[in-house]
Amino acid sequence: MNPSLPELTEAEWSIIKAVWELQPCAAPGIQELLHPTKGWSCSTVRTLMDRMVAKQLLSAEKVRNLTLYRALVTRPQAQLGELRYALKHAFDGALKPMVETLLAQEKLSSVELDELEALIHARRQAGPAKTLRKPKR
Amino acid sequence: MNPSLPELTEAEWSIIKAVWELQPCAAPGIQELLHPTKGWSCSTVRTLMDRMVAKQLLSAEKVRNLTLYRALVTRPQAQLGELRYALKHAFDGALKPMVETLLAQEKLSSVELDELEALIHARRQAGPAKTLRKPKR
DNA sequence: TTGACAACTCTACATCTGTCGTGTCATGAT
DNA sequence: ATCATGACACGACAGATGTAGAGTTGTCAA
Repeated sequence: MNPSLPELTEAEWSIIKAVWELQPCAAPGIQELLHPTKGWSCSTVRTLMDRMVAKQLLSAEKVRNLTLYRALVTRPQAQLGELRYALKHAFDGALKPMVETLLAQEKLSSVELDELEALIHARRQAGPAKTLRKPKR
Repeated sequence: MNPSLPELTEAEWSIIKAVWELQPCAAPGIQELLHPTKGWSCSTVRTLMDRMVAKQLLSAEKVRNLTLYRALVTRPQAQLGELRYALKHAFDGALKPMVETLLAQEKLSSVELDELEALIHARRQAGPAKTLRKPKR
């Protein structure tokens, strides 16, 4: 019930983003979609995808002569997994320094600052988070 | 010019955090410091550290029968590197969704929300739009 | 001088990642 | 029935990562 948040490699990120876009889809479709940017061969794409099935990042279903893949993790789950990794290792779990670093280093328009502020207000409205999840690893 | 931010593995994070704490320091000191949490042998620690020297994450200087190591990347550099990785792969470079995800999922006290808000205000003060912060005065 | 001991070097090895190539198999057109 | 073709399975291989044992060497004390 507590789906341990995934951790994706660079290549896996490329694949899963394509899958989110096309799913349910077969490997050749993904290969075509990624070819311009990645230049991966069919074999490469398939190997990556099959390994992702083994890792439970994707599901595979055989239909006639095709294998249809679907994402088993949602985009928010994957995103959160990535963030948690950074939060845990780079910031020892402390959120504030993380945001601080972002604000200090990234170029932000004042519009973006407004947006962030609005997010905080909205968050305050929503009350304290009740999502209690303990990180697995 | 972007001083190519580093990207650390999990083990490397452990090492470099210890180095930041003890530097300049020799391998045995790091091993001792990390032993309680990691349980790594001397060999393991040394191998990791030497690989990090090869990657220019640490420097090594021989002094008598000791090898003194120092970090070649600062904590903020490493932190930013980690954040950029997440930002680039998980959020396609868009900061707002990243913060949004954080706010939505992490447990935040209202005190923390205040702090974040303060950070934004401070950021706004620090310079409009994309002014790269340069210590004024 | 010698030897204990700590520190260091070398090598090893399993797994994971990135990247294919080659051989096989089913399906639809001859 | 035959065969081209696209889709798939299998295996391979180099480089990165995690982990460590075994041998070598330099230093200080006896």
